[in-house]
Amino acid sequence: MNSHDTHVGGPDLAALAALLADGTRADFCLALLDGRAWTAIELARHAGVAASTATGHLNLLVGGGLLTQERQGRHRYVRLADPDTAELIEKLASMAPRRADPPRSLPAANRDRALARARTCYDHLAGTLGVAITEAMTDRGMLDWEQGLTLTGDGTAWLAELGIALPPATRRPPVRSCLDWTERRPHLAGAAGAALCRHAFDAGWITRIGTSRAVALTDTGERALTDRLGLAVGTHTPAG
Amino acid sequence: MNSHDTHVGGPDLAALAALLADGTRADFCLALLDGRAWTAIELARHAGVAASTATGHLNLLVGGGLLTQERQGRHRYVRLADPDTAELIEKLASMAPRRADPPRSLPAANRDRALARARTCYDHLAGTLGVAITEAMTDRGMLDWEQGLTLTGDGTAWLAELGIALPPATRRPPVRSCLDWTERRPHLAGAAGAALCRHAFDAGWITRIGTSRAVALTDTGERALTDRLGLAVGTHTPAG
DNA sequence: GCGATCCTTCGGCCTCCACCGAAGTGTCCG
DNA sequence: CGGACACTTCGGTGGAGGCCGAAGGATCGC
Repeated sequence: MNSHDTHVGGPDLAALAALLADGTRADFCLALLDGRAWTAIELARHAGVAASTATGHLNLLVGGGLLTQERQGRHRYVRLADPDTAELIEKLASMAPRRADPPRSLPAANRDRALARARTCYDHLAGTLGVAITEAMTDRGMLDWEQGLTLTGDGTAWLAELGIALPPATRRPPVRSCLDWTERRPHLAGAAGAALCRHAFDAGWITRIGTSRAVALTDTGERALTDRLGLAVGTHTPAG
Repeated sequence: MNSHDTHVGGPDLAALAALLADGTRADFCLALLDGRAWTAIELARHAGVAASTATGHLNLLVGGGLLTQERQGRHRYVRLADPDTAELIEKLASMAPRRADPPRSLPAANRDRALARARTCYDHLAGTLGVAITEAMTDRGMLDWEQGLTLTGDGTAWLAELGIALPPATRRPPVRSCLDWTERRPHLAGAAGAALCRHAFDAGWITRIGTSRAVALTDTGERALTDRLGLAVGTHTPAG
């Protein structure tokens, strides 16, 4: 026996980490980081495992509180349990080593380029677009990074103009910085980031590309961002 | 084969999580969360494993970038690699399930009570004391939680009075909230939290209890906190 | 009702890895 | 120089857990 039981009542860090220490479960969580609900079979195919294997993993993840599920007919929908969980996975992803070298196919490369350009990160925007919006907001004095990330009066006003009212001080911070693992630069997350992303979908600024977590900036969106943020977005001619 | 290699170049979340998915390695990291350097044998005894086992674990943790080491004669000192790593472990600890029921010994209970009262959490103060200081600072308008945690002008001035100058905006936020896993309430972390903790040691407000991460509030410290924060600290008569 | 589809349970296989003790190296101290 | 101590390497053991396919529900659409 080793003396793990000396620390009874303390956090069982290993149990939580073990949930994410398997390649397949980690794949599931990274996929779910797009904030949407997936069915068991979608995840299984995505990770390349048998359905029975996926069932086992989902039971563990749901049991461990990382995912929540919802049954609809013969489908089992799962999603990340809450923003806190998404934050944990983001943090792990930002600190984790990269995978081995990329001897990749052309379609895969295209898919990845779309993903790097603009995508959802749980409930907010990431990728080049997410970073660009964040930096434009900073340049216009809507965000302040001096004393931790804060939303200025101008920022609150700008959001209000869009019809976005922030919820009153909950446990969740209104603005939070999230490290982008393709750009390696922070972008806007938290309640305000989520609200802004929701608005971007609702107003038709962005749309999903197929069923992936990648999003495309529409012409409407491009115009809106130019008008409202002075953002010159080169999304149609990727500079990479 | 499963298709983990479809995501070449993406973060290898599982590899990082696997480092923390073992009970012994998790024990090591939680112990190192006191911010100090431990020798291999101290950690081995703490976790109740053989020295050879500890060597293997430390190789993995150092190799994975979670710990840094320093050789001094026949000793191998290890510590957490950086504040980012400490933050990751804190986050995991705050979300992890508690261990099974506590059928504990009296000395262990005393040790835990001292730990709950006041301790270091990597480089800042936690426990009842850490939370109390944070709340007193909030009450006096030095901290603002409205738009994420920020240090107000009053807060900056108060720190300056103590001779604490914050480093100019680095990547590390000056103030950050850290969730306490005994109190379940946030306390002050980040650069300011670290500086305040350092000052508390230097000025003799607190001292280490033996070799643990628990600290005791000195009479000097109690007076200083009463004078400067209006804090009525009941540390000598624990109310629990 | 009848297939098709989604999911689950079960049994068996197989790999991975945490553990220890024994033996060896390097360092400190008397 | 010799003993004590900190650490490392190595081989062997045992348990945990990830994987699959086959078989059995449950649900949908026709």
